[in-house]
Amino acid sequence: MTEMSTTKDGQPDKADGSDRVAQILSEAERIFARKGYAGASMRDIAVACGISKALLYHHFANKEELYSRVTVGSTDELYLFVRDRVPSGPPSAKIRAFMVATAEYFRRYRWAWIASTTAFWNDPDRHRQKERMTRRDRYENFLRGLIEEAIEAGEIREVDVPMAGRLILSSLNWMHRWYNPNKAMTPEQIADVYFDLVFNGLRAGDISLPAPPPPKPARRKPR
Amino acid sequence: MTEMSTTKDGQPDKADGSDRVAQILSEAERIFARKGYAGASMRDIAVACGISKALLYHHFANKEELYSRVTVGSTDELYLFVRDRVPSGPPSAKIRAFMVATAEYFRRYRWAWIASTTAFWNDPDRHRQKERMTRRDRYENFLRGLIEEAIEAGEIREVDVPMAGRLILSSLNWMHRWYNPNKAMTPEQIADVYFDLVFNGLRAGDISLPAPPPPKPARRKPR
DNA sequence: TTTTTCGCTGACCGACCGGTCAAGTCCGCA
DNA sequence: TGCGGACTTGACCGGTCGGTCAGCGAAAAA
Repeated sequence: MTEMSTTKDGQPDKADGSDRVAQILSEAERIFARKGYAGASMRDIAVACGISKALLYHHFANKEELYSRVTVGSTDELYLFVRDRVPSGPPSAKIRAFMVATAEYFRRYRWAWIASTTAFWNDPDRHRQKERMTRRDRYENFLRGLIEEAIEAGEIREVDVPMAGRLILSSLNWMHRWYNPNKAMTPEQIADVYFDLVFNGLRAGDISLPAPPPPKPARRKPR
Repeated sequence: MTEMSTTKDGQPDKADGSDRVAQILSEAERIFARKGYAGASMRDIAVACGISKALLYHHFANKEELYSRVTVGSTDELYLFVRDRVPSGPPSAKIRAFMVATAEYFRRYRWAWIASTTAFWNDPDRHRQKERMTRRDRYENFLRGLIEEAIEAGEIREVDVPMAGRLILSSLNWMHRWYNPNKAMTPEQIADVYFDLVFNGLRAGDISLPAPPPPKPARRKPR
C-alpha cells in the first residue's frame, strides 16, 4: 500500500524511494503517537529515520501532509479491514467479529491507531479533521447497522442504538491507554471479554445458556 | 468571565493575587484541553487572560507547573468528588452513583477533565505523570472495590473485575470526544444509559424490571 | 510624608521550530 | 563517455517558543 510514483514499471530493483517513504511513515507513526502533532518535530522524525530533515521534505510536502498520511490513511483502512472480517451469520456474532477485528487492527497497526485517535483535538487543519471524521463516521455507522440488525432479529433488546455503539467503541478506543503488549491478554482476547460483558451484562442470575425463569425482586427503589 | 484590570471585584483589598491565579487556571484549562500541552503556548494563555506573559511567570514557576496545577489538581479532586457522592445501599446502586457522579464532575469541570485525560501521553514530566497515575489508580481501585462488593452481594456475575472496571471507565472517559453540551442529553443521563447497558446487557429476553427508568431517549430511527 | 511591597509590564534572550535551497552523489541509459 | 533525474545533504531563514529581568505605579506600612 501507499506506493507512490518514482517507478511506474514496477521493477523491484529500484525500490529505494518507496522504502524510504515506508520507513518515514513507520517512524512518524510512533513519534506522532507518543508526542502528538504539536509535540513531534520534523527533526525528531528525521533523526529517528537516520536521515536529514531536508529529505523529509523531499518525500512529503510538509508536516501536515505527513501527519495526514499517517492518520487519515489508518482511519480509512480501519473500516475496510473490519468490514472484510465481519462474516455472515447471526447479528450478535457480527458485532463480536466487529469488535475482535477492531482489536486485531489495533494490535497490528498500534502506533498509527494511537496517532489517529489522539489526532482528534490536536489537528490544526479543519479540513483534514472533517475528512477523518467522515471516514470515522462510516466505521461507526457500520456498527450501528449491525446493532439495528441484531435488534430486528430479536437477539438484543431495543436499546438506544447510538449509545450502544458508543459504549462498544469507547471500550475499544480506550484500550491503548492501558494495554500492555507484554502482558498475557491479546487485544483480540480483550475485545472478546468486552463483548461478553456488554452483551450479557454484569447482572447476576441470567446466564445465557439456561433459561432464567425465576423473577427477581426489585433491588432499586422506583421513583 | 471575570474582566478585571485593577481589582474592585467584591473586595477592594488584596483579592487580586488569588483571583488572578483562578483566572489563569481557568483559561489554561481551556487552552490545554483544546491544544494539548505542546500545542498550547504561554503566550496563548497570557493573551486569553488579557495579561502579559511575564505575569504568568510571576504566579507560576514555569509551563509545567501550570500544567500540573490543572491536571493533577483535577484528577485528585475527581476521586474525592465521586467518593462523597456514592451512597450506602445496594452495591449496584453504588456503581451507578459512581458513574453518574463522574459524569457530573465531567459536566462541571469539563476543560480540566479533558486536559487531564489528554495529558496521559503528552506529559513530558515522568514524575508528574507517575503522580497523576497514582491518583488515578486510587479512583479506579475505588470502582473495582464496588464491583467486588456487588459480586459478593450476588448482584452481578463473577466477571473479571479489572476488565469490568475498564469497560465502565472507558465509556465515561471517552465521553468528551463526542459529547455536545448543546444537545439534549446531560452527562448524567448519558452515564445512566451506560449503566443500564452495562448492567443489564444488550441481550434480549431477560429484561429485569428494576432497570433505571429516568432517561427517555428517542428510540432508534426508522430506516 | 517616605518607604516598602507587590502585581504587573515591555523588551529581550537563546533555543528550537517548520521550511527552503543550492549543490553533491549515485545510477540507469544512450 | 556524457546526460538526466531521483536521492541526499549542510547551511541557512524568519518566526515562535519558554523563560528572564529591570523597572513602573499604586497601595500598604512606616
